[in-house]
Amino acid sequence: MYKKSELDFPRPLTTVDVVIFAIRSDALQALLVQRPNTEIEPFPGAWALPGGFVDIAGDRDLEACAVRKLKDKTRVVSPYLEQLGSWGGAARDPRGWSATHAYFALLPEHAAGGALAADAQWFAVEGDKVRPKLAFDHAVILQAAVQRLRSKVEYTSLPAYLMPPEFTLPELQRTYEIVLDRPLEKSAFRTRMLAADLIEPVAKMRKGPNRPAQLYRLKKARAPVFFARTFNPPD
Amino acid sequence: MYKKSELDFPRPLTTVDVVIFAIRSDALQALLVQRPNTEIEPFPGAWALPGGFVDIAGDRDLEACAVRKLKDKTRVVSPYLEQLGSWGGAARDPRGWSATHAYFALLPEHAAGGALAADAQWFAVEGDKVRPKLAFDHAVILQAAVQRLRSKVEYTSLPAYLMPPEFTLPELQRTYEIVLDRPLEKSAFRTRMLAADLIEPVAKMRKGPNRPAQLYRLKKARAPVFFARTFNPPD
DNA sequence: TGAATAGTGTCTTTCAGACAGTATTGG
DNA sequence: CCAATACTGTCTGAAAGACACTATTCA
Repeated sequence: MYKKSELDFPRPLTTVDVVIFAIRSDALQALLVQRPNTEIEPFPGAWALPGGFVDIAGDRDLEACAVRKLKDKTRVVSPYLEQLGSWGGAARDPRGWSATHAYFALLPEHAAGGALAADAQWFAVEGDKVRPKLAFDHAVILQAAVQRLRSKVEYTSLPAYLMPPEFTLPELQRTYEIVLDRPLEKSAFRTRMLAADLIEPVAKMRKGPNRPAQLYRLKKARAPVFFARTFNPPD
Repeated sequence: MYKKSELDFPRPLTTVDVVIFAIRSDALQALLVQRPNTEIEPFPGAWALPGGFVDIAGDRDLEACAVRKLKDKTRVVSPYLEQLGSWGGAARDPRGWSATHAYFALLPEHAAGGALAADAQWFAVEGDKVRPKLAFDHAVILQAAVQRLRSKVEYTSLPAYLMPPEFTLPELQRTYEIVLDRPLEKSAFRTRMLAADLIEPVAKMRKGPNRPAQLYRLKKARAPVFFARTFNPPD
């Protein structure tokens, strides 16, 4: 095979971390896990992104590893999952040179209420941060994830993946507004969404104390749609 | 320190690869290197992206590693450099489970003509491929880089980084057209570029066998500009 | 009937698309 | 003068912004 000496040099630690988003309580939230409170681990007791070492025996590839970590914490099997980037260097982990492959996932509202792992908890995203101080460079990674999500929401249909299987147009618009943190025009929003050929009406209405709203669902196996313009570009 | 046994498990091989683009001979080209022709290396003699193992003693972080590899092959020190993503899995390298952190760089035309390393050579990008068969999964990475470049060119000022220090608007437009592989409207192009507050005129003209053109330069330390609409969205 | 929210229509603005027309050089 | 390319202006159409208006439910 290959000469052993060629490969016999120190390798970085390799991890995968996942930023998991959902809309809960009318706000954008992210799932964090608390690190074990033992001195043999760095950042004992601190909150961190769900993630950990790649298992080269068990994980076929990076994405499979991300899916595994997502499922460990949320029981959710196949939400929207996108690679975010990687962060690596000598200083980010006290145990040595390390590199993490970061992903971000969008959970539909109903899935985010399921059985969480004992050490996991949802936190509201405020601005592009979260209240607790995060371990490692996870605050930077979370910030990048929020910015990526916000910027893609400007011109894609990503928020559709944060919705339950059936939803109304006003509910979808509300989700856009929560993520973007600014109001959108109802009329332009409806026109764009219906023109995008992304959703289809189901033969049901959402009842309430007012005029019922048409229910829609995602057209099946639909990749995210890209719009030619952003929404109401601020300034 | 930390318990050794905690960290004493097999780690993936970790590499950094760089997709280096430039406009040469009126075409989009990418720099490739030929792998050594020895049997102790995988893919002997095949063309590959410039890159290699992270040196945890010498590289401060992933980006520094990418800069080093770029400089090794091109002598260029600080072009536009952006992270592209990471690819990792059990099957991509015959030497074992490996993960690469991929970057892409844009070289201005004049820098791309400089002294290359002996094993390096430019290849035209045709569609989203390159003529020779590439080692590892580098064809996939190159394809992702071309797609990312094309899609960002639709709504950003990235091609400005492919230009020499001084250039005319028709030259900039030609660069957009080469990357996008479709013609753009002169009038709309000029309006948008001048409105973007990205470039400024210098007190010189480009002479030719016809009407001279105003020379411009990038406004200093200008981050890429995002436009609210894409160019002439095809269909 | 009124409150509340769903959904539509209409006018304006902005900007790309198309393309004609003018400007300025060398030969 | 002509060829060639730089640059500007004008008309049109598509889609967003603003916002008024209608529709449909429950209480």
